[in-house]
Amino acid sequence: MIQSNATLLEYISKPPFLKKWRTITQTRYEPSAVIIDQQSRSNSVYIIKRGMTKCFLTEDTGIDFIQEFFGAGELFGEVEFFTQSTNFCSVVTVSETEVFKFENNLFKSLLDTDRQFNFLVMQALASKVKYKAIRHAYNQSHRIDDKVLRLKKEYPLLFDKLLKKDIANYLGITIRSLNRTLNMLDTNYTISSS
Amino acid sequence: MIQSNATLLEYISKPPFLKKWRTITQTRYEPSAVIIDQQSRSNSVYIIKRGMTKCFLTEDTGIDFIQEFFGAGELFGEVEFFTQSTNFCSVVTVSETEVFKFENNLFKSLLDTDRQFNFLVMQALASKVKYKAIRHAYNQSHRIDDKVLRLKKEYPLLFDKLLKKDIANYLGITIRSLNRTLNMLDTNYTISSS
DNA sequence: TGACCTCTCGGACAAATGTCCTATAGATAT
DNA sequence: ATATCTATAGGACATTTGTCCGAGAGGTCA
Repeated sequence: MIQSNATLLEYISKPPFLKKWRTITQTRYEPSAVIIDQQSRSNSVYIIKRGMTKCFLTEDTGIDFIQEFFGAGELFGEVEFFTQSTNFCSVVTVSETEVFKFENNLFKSLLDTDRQFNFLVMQALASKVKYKAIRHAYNQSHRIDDKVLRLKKEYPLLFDKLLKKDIANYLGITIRSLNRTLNMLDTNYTISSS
Repeated sequence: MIQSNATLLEYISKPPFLKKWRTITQTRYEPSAVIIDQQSRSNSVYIIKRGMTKCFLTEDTGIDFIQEFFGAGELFGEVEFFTQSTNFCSVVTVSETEVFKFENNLFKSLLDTDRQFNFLVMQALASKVKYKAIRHAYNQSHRIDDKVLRLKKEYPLLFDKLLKKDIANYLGITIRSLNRTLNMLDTNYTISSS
């Protein structure tokens, strides 16, 4: 749900790295700011310093599907860098967010010269593949009740912080279905605990 | 649907690479052979030389969800290597398959010493992230008809080569729904073309 | 041959999910 | 104050999808 990467963030925040690469830009965004926009082209790779963003893909049907929410340490824009393609999803801030911004050439030279950074990026990519595989399998083989229930258990606070629309878009369902399920879960809980 | 990676396969098959690393094992598997098994631990990374495998994840519900079919050049087992975890999915041959097998330590030293190999692996990971993101978004926001129709258009031959069960597991639907949809598509086609 | 698999196919029904609509509350602008 | 916009909420209905069956075709083994 909220992906983060403490190891990567710590590494690039520490003196040896940060001192050596003074040219790394840090940028701050207000809530609802568009950092990268689907269909346009970015020429930078980002790592979140603090805050939260949502990463989503707009379908031809007009529906947004939220891939992940990104928290501290998450890397993004790297897929476009490696595949040398235009952005295939959008990244928009949910709360106020600060990022490290690596221009493509800088990112490339970091990968080539800093072996540990190189490995941390590989690990970040691998964990995304794993996370996505597990989530897709789960989503395809469980009903909405299961999905909502699991989300409520794992991130109880999230339902207060996010719009219903975002939660529905993350789960790949309609708001109507989300509401119906939430009602049902409440009813069941009341009955079984009374 | 069928993921492949010609660039990677070509690189590791060429003389400079293959001569230098004579210790790379090549193994051949019969159809339906289990190369890596969910829940157990593998200590190798693989690249497919020829043939086809399916990569799937078995859910707690007992349902298999097929992540991808792997063709020539596809890399697998690398996610477990980077995340240092047990296998999170199974890879089973569909047809007779031959693979290059890199023991973990060898793979690690290849990443460290061969810059081009290192970059090709990164690209392979990035393209998996991208592919998975697009597929999940599509699956969540389209109905079964759309999914089946697209699959038939993109891989018309596949319906003859694979079991119905595998196709259903790839699409995340039941065989019954798949059959119903295929019938409907046939009927529509006959009506509209007569 | 007969028993036993596995794969395929589709009817009948039930359950899950989406679509369409109306209503309310709060925020904002004119 | 009024209009307007957005988010929330849920009723009524239609559609989509899954579940549960039984049946047939072909393969294998004793």
